Amino acid sequence: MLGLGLCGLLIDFKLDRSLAAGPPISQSQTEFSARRTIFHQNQTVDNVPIICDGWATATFKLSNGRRQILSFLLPGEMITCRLVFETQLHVTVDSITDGSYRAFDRAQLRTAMSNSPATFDRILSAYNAESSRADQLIVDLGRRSASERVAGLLIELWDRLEKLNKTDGNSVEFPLRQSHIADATGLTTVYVNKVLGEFRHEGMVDISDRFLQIRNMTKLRRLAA
Amino acid sequence: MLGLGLCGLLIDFKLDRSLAAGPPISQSQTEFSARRTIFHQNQTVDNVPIICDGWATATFKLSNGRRQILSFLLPGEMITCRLVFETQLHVTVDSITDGSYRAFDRAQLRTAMSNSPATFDRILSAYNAESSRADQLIVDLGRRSASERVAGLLIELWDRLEKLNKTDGNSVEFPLRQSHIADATGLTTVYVNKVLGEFRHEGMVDISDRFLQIRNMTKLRRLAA
DNA sequence: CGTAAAATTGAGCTGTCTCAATCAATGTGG
DNA sequence: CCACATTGATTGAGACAGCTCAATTTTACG
Repeated sequence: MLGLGLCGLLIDFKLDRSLAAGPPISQSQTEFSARRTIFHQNQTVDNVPIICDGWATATFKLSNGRRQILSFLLPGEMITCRLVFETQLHVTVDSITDGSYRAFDRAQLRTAMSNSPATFDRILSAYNAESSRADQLIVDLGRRSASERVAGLLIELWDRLEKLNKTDGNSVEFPLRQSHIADATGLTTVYVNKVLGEFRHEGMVDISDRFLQIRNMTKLRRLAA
Repeated sequence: MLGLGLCGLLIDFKLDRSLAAGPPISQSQTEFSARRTIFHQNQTVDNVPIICDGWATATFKLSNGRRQILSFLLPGEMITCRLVFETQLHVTVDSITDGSYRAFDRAQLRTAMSNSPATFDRILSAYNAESSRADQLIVDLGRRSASERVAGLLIELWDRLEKLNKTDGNSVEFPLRQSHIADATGLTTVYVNKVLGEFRHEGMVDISDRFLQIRNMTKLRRLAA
C-alpha cells in the first residue's frame, strides 16, 4: 500500500509531471522562498527531496568563491538521483523562485523500486536522463564557444519547460538572472550580458521582464547543435 | 546459478577488481588492439561491455570534428552504467592500448540486480561513482584553469590506478598521448604540452617513456583542489 | 521611497588558441 | 635491419575569445 502510494507519487512528480499542476497534498511538503539556500554542500540528507514547485539550482562551490551550476531543478525533479543510493549531498541547493519540495523516505523508495519493476525503470531512466544532461554539459563546457553554450542552455530549458506545459507559443516564464546563466555555462556575467545582447540584436532571443521569448528557434537550435 | 555467476563476475570486474590480475576465462571475451574504435557513437549495443584489460576512452564527437573525452575506461569498468538501462550508446569508444572486454547480457544483469540486493547496490554505487566523476569534470571545465584541469586529471587517474594496484612508488605506466589529455580537459594539444612542460620544469610531474612520475604529490593535489 | 541587486557598457588585459615549423619516436615494408 | 612514413612532442609568433575592473543605469524588494 505504502509502496504503491509512493510509486504513484513518484510517477506524478518525477515522470508524468502531472501533479505539478494539481493541488499539493502530501504532509511532508516543505515550502521555500526565493533566493534561499535549501540544502548545503556536504550535508547529509536522510531522505530524497523532489522539487514540487518552483525553480532551484544544484551548485558546486569551490573554496575560492568560484561556483558551477550542475543543474537547474524544475518541478517534478529530484535534486540528484544519486540521493536514492547515498546520503551525502555533494552540491548546494539554492532556490531561485518561491516553491516547495517533498521529501521521500529513502528506504521506502528503494523498497518501491524492488517491488515494482515499473518504479525501478522510472527511477533509473530518470538517472539516465540526469546523466545524459551532465554529459551534454561536459561537451558544452569543454568544446563549445560562449554563444553556443548559452544557446544550448536556453534550448535545454525550453525543451524541459515545454514538457512541463509551461511554454506559451514562443514565450515562457523565465526567472533566471544572468548570473545563473553565467554560473551554468562557465562564463562571467559581463560576457553573458554581451552574448544575450547579441542574441537580442539578431532577433533570435529576447529575455526581459522575467520572460524568455524565442524569436527564431531554427537559428537558435542550429547554434546550439 | 547463472545469476550468481554473473554477480560474481561483476564483483570481480567492476567492484573488487580482482579478476584483472587473474587469468581471463569467460568465453564472451573480445580482444582489441591499440588505437581502434571499438564501439561507435549512436550504435545500439545489445549487451553491457566491461573493460577487462587495457585502457580506452569514451568520447563524444561533434559534427565539426571537435571531440570531448567523457571518461577514461580502465580495467573493471563499464563503458557507462547507462547501458544497463538503455541500449543506445551516446559515445564512441576508442582503445588506447591493446586490451579486452567482456559483454554481459543486459537482461541477465538486470535479473541479477533484482535477485541480489548486493549486486543492486554495487551496480548503483558504480553509477554514483560515474556520476560523481562527471560532475567533477563539469566543475573542472567550467571553473578551473588549464593547469588546474590537467593536474586534476592526473590526480584522478593516479588515484584510480592506485586502487587497481598499478602504481609503483611515485610512478605508473601511462599510455595517454597529450592529445588524450587535451580532449579530456577541453584544451589544445599545444597548450597541454606547455602545461606539462611547466609541470616538469617545476619538478612536480614528469611524463616520459609511457610512464607518469609524480615528483611532488602535495603540490599537485593542492593545484588540483 | 530608499537601498540593494541586476543589467548594461566600455577600456584594456591575458589565457588559451591558431598556424606553422621542426624534431623525436614509433611502426612498417622490403 | 634499414629507410621511409606516420604519429606524437616541442617550440615560437601572433591573434582573439572571454576576462577584469569599473562606472552607470535600471529593476526589484523591504
